[in-house]
Amino acid sequence: MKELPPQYLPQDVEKRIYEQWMTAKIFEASETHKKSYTILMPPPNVTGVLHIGHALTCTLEDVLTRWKRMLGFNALWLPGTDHAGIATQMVVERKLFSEEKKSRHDLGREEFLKRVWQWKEESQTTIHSQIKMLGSSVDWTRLRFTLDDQASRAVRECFVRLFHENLIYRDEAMISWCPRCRTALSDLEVKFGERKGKLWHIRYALKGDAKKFLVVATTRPETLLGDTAVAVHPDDKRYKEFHGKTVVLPLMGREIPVICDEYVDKEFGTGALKITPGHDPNDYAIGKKHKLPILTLFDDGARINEVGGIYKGLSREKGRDTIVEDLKKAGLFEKEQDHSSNVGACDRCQTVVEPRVSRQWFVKAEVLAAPAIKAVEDKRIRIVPEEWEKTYFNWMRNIRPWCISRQLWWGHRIPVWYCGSCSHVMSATETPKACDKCRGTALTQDEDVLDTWFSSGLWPLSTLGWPDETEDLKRFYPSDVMETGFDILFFWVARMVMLGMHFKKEIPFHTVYLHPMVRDEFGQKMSKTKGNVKDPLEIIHTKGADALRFTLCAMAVHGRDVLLSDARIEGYRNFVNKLWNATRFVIMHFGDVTRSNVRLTDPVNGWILTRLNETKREMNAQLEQFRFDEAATTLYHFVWNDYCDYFIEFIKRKGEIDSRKGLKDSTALEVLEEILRLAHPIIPFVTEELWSHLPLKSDAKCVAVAQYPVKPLIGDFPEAQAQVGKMIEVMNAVRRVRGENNVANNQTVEVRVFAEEKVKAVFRPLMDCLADVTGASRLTLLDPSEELAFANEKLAVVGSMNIRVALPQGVGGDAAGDALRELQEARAALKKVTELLGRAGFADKAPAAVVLKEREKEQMLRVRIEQLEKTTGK
RNA sequence: GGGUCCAUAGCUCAGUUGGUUAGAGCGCUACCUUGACAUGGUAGAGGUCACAGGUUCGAGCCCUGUUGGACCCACCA
Repeated sequence: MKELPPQYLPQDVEKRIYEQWMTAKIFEASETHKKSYTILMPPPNVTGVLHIGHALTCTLEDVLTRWKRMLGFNALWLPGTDHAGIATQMVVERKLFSEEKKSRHDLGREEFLKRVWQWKEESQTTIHSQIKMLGSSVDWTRLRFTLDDQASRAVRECFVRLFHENLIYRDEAMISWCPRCRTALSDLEVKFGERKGKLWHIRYALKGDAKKFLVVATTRPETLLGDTAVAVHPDDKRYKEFHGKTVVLPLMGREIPVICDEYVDKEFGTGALKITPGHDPNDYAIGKKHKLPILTLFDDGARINEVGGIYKGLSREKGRDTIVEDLKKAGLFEKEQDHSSNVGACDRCQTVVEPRVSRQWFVKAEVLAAPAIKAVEDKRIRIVPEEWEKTYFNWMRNIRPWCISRQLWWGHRIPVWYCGSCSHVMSATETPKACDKCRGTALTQDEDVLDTWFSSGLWPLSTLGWPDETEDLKRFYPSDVMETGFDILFFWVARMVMLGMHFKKEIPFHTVYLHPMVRDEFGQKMSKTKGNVKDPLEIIHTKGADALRFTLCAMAVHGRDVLLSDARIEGYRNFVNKLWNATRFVIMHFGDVTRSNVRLTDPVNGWILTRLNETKREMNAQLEQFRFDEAATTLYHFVWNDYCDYFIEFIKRKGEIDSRKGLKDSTALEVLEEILRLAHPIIPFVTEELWSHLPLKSDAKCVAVAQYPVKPLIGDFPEAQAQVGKMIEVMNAVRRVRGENNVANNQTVEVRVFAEEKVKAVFRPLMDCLADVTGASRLTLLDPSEELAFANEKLAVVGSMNIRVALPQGVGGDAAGDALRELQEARAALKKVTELLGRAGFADKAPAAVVLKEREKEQMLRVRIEQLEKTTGK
């Protein structure tokens, strides 16, 4: 047997172990005779490296996968990456600019895309190695990418079908435009935030009477260049005389009508609203209603175009300043007020978005939403934690058209062609040779690409081979659990449900488990600018992947953020080390035990086996409910408190260890083996390494494919459990007395246990052990009637028995005083219980068990008080 | 404006359907180089469960309100 070092050194172990698993091909979901269990990894973006949130996802999904694999499922955890349209294009553009001072247009579409593919390869390699470092048991043979051939085929198929079902359409509409990314965005990609600004009051003179004007209040004076009306509330008395009149647009001289619309809030600003249908969603609606002209004032980069006359070429910001100045000069400026309002910004680059009318492709999401809502209502899809269902419904029921076209280069090209001769629009999975209508061959493909979430939304289908009816699709669709963060519930989960329901007529997964966000120890969101990011790799390097994984599990509480602190990780690193050393100890003494030999005559054995069974039951139930935190805690307590602190300490006593070794008692070993199995899904590396040193290993070479403990090893032994439970209580009581009186460990005491015969019988088989663990030179079992003679010794009360401890000469204090104090306390407690029991209705309304307990308590207190009165004489 | 969630020990958090003395980790104090482990052991201190009412024999848990926080959704100039 190889000697284990006294400390677990993860660096020496992890890489080797992962390679072992790969060589043994245990991650491949190839055991098709078994029932399958499927998790599709939410594909990380190929924008760079993984962060701690990915580590959480990987850990939780790996725990589930490993657990189910050990339970005998054909477990598939399918890995992949996401091309992440805007995000990746942005990263590469930025890199290109900083390194070569070039824009993507300098390179051209083809060359630029080549660079992005290069970046993707590098980034993907990094990501894969990080996934491995975490110990993820993914099936690498099924690796996928949202822009690979299979995914592209699925995307085109999906688009074409929706197009022909009229669920995808092209329309001119008001959309959010990012002037930096120069693309349209969906509603979800715009994040609103309070921004400080001003409310400018501007005079719009009445046509024909320059002395009369309407004062308009606006937060965006620069858009006045595109105004096509001014609106007032029809009931607003102040503006009655303007109804039906025309005003002159300041600086431009254009004449625009004053219209009445109830949308206008009389209380806000001046009650007069300038209407810019081209650059404000509300104004657009009013403009449509009143059939106003729609002027587009800004170009793709949000610079003022020819509509703005002399202001052409100015940016939005510069335009605003210039226009305010000019208004002041022209005497058309009334005043300005501080005012903050909600402004939308690009989710990716934080640039303020420009609402803009443009021609884009949309999905009729409200049609797709209906079956997706129903699936969750019917609980065919279960969302965990359940609270998120409300959020899901709320969004789904108010869903709006989904803008899917992006004016980018990196992504799935929209499979739509326009005929140069007859303007026919057609959509097809393969590039058409000629126009369906006029047979003309001058076809041009749509320049735009699809929203990255369009392909992600197909992930459950495309990864398994759809649109082909592949074996994998039959076998693994729907998947079991979709494990991801709640921040992409709408972006991703909702879309997968919609598309899955539409194309497969079946749910894409049975359960959605939404994990919490990872924050720093103060609850702050991690961000590079704040400098509080925790790099998972650094943690793995310094403390080991298992410590990180255990921490993430232990903190994955439902409905709260994960607050990650170094102290916590260190604590769990210590736990891993504890397990390591417990194994060392067991191997050191029982390493040559090769046959199962559990002596059930020893209550300590029965006790630990019973506790083990409880632990198994709890952990399986907790994992079933995605309570990773509870499963981790259950394991932690069993290993540290029960197995190490008590079991090993009990058998470590002089004599006992030799006797066990002599008898080749296998209990310690067998319980340890079960511990390694139980722990493996959470801390795979250390358990696999330790497993290889065990002499027994009944059923598998790798713990990764050993059976997960479900059934009792031998059985439950309630009697032994009760015996040892009592012994632990006595032990703790004596230790407390020793501790409180500062009795050194090497000093012995005398312990007397006063109890009824029934209780005494419980202790007889444990006398030696109890004497040892309490540090007693003499341990005696006595009748309660004999206690009076020892009234001057220290007392501890445990359940229905009293324990007296005779301290060594020269230590300890005033036993009589203690007794008096206890008497007073007992009297007070008795009063309370009697009161409770006396209260009318208590016995009728309270459960019988509670009443019984209270009665018992009362009785015990009475007896105790009587004893104390005797000993103290009061 | 609508919605969701949270407030428990110095810190970060558990506490399942109301039921003995409200728990854990870290931190803190004292003692222990005990032959698996000082990344260890033993003991200890520390809580008006945010506040105010209510329901109940009984409330950290249920109800109402207040205060303080977090987040999501929403086009109010």
